[in-house]
Amino acid sequence: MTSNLPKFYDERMTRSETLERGGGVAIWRQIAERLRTEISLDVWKTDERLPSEADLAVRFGVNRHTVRRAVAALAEDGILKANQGRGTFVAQKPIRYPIAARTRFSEIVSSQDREPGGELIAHSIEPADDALAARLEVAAGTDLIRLETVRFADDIPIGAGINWYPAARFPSLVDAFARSGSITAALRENGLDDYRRIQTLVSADVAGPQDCALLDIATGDPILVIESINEDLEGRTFNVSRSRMAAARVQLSIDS
Amino acid sequence: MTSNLPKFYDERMTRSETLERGGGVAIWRQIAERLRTEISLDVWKTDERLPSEADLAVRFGVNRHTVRRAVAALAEDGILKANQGRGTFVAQKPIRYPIAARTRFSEIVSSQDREPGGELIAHSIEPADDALAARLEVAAGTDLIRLETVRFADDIPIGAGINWYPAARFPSLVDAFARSGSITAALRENGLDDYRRIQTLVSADVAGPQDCALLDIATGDPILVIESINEDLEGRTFNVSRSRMAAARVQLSIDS
DNA sequence: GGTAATTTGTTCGTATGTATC
DNA sequence: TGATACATACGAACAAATTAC
Repeated sequence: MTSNLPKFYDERMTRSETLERGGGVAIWRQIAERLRTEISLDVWKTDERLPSEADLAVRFGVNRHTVRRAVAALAEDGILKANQGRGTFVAQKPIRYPIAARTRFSEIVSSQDREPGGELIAHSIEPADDALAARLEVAAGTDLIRLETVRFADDIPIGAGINWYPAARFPSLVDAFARSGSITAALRENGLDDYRRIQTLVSADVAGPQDCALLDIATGDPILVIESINEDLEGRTFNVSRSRMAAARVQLSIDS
Repeated sequence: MTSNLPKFYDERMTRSETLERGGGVAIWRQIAERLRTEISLDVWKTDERLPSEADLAVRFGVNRHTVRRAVAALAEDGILKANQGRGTFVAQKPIRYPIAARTRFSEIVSSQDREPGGELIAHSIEPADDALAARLEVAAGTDLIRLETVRFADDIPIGAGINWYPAARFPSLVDAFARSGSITAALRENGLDDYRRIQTLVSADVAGPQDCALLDIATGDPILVIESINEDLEGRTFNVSRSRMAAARVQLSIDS
């Protein structure tokens, strides 16, 4: 196989194709992850044809059945599109997601010529526990709106999140979000025209069953875990949120 | 079993403890990842005792052996420490890693009372390809120093990275880094006293064999992939780096 | 100090899933 | 397709260390 990678990426990708057995991750899944990463790094570009299963089997040093299972998993995720007779092709590039004081999901997605969307998964009123109360600067036990959402770009789920807001301040928030699918719009309906993200914590995880169901990905896929705190222009914290984003579909960027 | 989780996390954590079978990721690994995430989110604090293996087995609906396998994996990573008769304790928390204009590995680690270190893995001179040349604002083909490093906190590997620098500008960079183990110190020896990180890209991946070897983690563990661009005080870009950090050992934070 | 309860550590056996050939 | 080797997961029982009373 001749590599058509830019050297920049080539080095790290081709260094070693060894796969680990007995590490708790099936071989077919390791191969799927490797291909997924290469696709998200543009090693295989959109609409480019992947090598044949036989070639991939040689590359990874495994049985062809094992490669077939990996490819099937990625095809099921919509990452690969199988066109009968022509081959297997790559689907979609990740969204660039800038983290800044003014981070708005809808605006970010729109600016990249994709259609933003949001779906209400669940909502409830719950009393603030100590951790949440401290972050939101309210008394423990204060009623909070708990809003669980999934956000989309072109109907592809990007991230699932839980948002907490002081209930007293945003009486019609849930309704407004359910109608508009936009947090920004829902907050505006509740009298909050502008706000700032003051802190963001980022970690990584691998997908569990809940992530799979909400984000339409597979168990073991990498996930970006993002916790953010937002405050209004008077400096009062009004929101804490935690979201889990499919790493293959977003690329965080931080300018400083 | 009465839960001793703060409610904040309890809700989200206990909503569905269902683990997926046959998805290519062993159940013990799924449990290990879930515990790892909880620990990094401070659900379990340093030196706090985890619920007994029997209780965790009930919580996850699995056999105690399966929990033991998960705990063993985390213990091997130095995250948990199990004592016969006493219980299992949280040994090491992730480093909080603020992303800002002035981000220095050594300073971040030192400020958290851990000992920073760096090891030179490989180095070479290579011509800039188009992607690198554009980022570094040099002509394609310009000689670059390619510096591969692993960085430590208390001798625990935190991240492995590749750094590119214009070769002409930093004649003794490799030498200086090999001696000091600090990029900041090596740059200072080459006449660059101060610099700013202007952009950071963040994604997630799962560990491959190379990550396992360099970072002493297991295949399938979550990885934070971080690409950063640094410029000097005159606004000239002088460095591009890509590093892969063990997600269990760092928690990125961005203030805006 | 003595004893019971708790908790991790170990060893059987059995059934199922994964990967190769 | 079937045979084989190995990893995964469960169940029961018991040993060893620690803690609580």
